[in-house]
Amino acid sequence: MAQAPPIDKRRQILDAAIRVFAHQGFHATRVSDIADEAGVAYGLVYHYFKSKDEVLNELFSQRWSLLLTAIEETDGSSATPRDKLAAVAAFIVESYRHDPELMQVIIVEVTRAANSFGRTHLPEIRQAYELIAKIVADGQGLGAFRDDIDPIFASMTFYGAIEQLLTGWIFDVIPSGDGDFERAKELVVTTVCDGLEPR
Amino acid sequence: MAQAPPIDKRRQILDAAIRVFAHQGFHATRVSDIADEAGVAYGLVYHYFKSKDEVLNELFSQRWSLLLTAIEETDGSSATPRDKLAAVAAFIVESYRHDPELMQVIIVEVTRAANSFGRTHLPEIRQAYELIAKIVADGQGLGAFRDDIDPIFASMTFYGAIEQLLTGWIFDVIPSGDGDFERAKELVVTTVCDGLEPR
DNA sequence: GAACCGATTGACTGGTCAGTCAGCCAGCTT
DNA sequence: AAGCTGGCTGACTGACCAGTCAATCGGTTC
Repeated sequence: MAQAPPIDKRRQILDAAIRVFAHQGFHATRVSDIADEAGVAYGLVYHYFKSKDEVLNELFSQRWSLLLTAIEETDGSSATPRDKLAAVAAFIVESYRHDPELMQVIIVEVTRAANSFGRTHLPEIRQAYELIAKIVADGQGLGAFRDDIDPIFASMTFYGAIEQLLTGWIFDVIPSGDGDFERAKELVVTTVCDGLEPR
Repeated sequence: MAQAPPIDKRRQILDAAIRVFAHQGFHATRVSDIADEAGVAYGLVYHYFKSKDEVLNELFSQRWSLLLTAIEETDGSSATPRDKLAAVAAFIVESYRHDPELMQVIIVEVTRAANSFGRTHLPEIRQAYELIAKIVADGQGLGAFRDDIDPIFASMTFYGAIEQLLTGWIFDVIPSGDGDFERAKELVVTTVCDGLEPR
C-alpha cells in the first residue's frame, strides 16, 4: 500500500521542468511542454503541483535552502573572514558547475526576476544577502576588513559579482572551460576581498 | 502641415510605458494599461509602435546607447584607469538617481532578463561589458592593474556589482538615501579597484 | 470477484490580451 | 463648402493556455 511506485513521477516532472525552463524560459513554456518532456500526461502535473508556479517554487526553494545552509555553516566555522567568503563563492560556482540547468533556472527566473516571479521569494533571497553581510561585519570586528564600508553594501557587490559571472556563463558571454570556474572563484575573492582589506 | 502637434503623443506613450512597466512589470502590463496611463486611445499605441515589445525596445535602446557613448568617451579621456572605472560607475548610479523608473525598467526587464526579452539585446549589452574590459586591459598595459586577471572577467564582476546595487535600491533591499548613492560609487570603485591594483 | 482507491489520462472550458480595422473628426486646401 | 489627409478611436477577433474534471486503469483488500 505505502509501497513506493517504481518511478517517482513527481521527481520526473521536476527534472523535466528544469530542462524545459532552462531552454525556453519559464514564461515561454507551456505546462504541456513539461508533461511531454517528462513523458507524462498533462493532468498529472496538476496532480502533483497546484500550479505551474508551484513547480518553479519547489525547484527554487529546495536549492536555495541548500545555499542558505551552506552559508550558515561556513559562517559558523573557524575560518578567516576571507576564507569564509571564498567558501561561499566556491559553493555557488560549484553549484553551477554541478547542475548548470537548475542554477540557470534559479538565477534567470527567480533571483534575477525579482519583478515577476522572484518577488515572492525576496525574503529568502534577502536572507542570503544578510548572511553574507554578517560575515563581512564579523570580519570588520576582527579588523580583517575595513570598517568604513557598510556590510550590506559589500555583501551586495560580492554577491552581484558572482551572479554576473554565472550569468555570463549561462549566456555565453564569457568562456566556461573547467579552468575558468577555478579562476572565477579566485577572481571574485581576490578582487572583492583585496579591496575590502585594509592596506 | 508639417507643423509639430502641440503634444507629442509618441513621447507621451513612452513616458507612460516607463511608469507602468516600472510598477507592474512588462509581462503584467496590458497595452491598454499603457494607453490609459498616457490618456490615449488603445489603437494609438499601434499607430506609433509595431508592437508592445517595440515600446520596450525603444526605451532600452535610447538609454543604453547613452551608456555606451558615455563609456566610450570616458575611455577616450586621459584619466587614470581607476578614474575611468569610477566615471563609469558614477554614470550608471547617476542615471538611476536621475530617472529611477526608466533605469528600473531597463535593468529589470532587459538587462536582467536575458532569457526572455533581453536576449534580443545581448549584443548591445555585451558591448558594454567589452568596453569596460577594454579599460581594464589598458590599465593592465599601463601597470595600473594586475595582469593576471582576465579583463572580461574583471569587467563582469565590476558591472555585476553595480547592477546588484541598483537592484538592491529598486527592491528596497538596501537604503537609498542621497548619501547612499555617493557612498555606493566609492564602494564599487574602492573594492573592485583596490582588489585589481597590484599590492 | 467485487468493492475500493489513488494514480493517471487528455479533451475541454473560460478568461485573457495582443493586434486589427473600419471609420471618425479636426484642420487644411482649393 | 466640398474634399482630403492623417492622427486618432475603441469595439472586435483570433490565438493561446492554465487549470478542471469526468473517466479509466492497475493494484490491493476482504
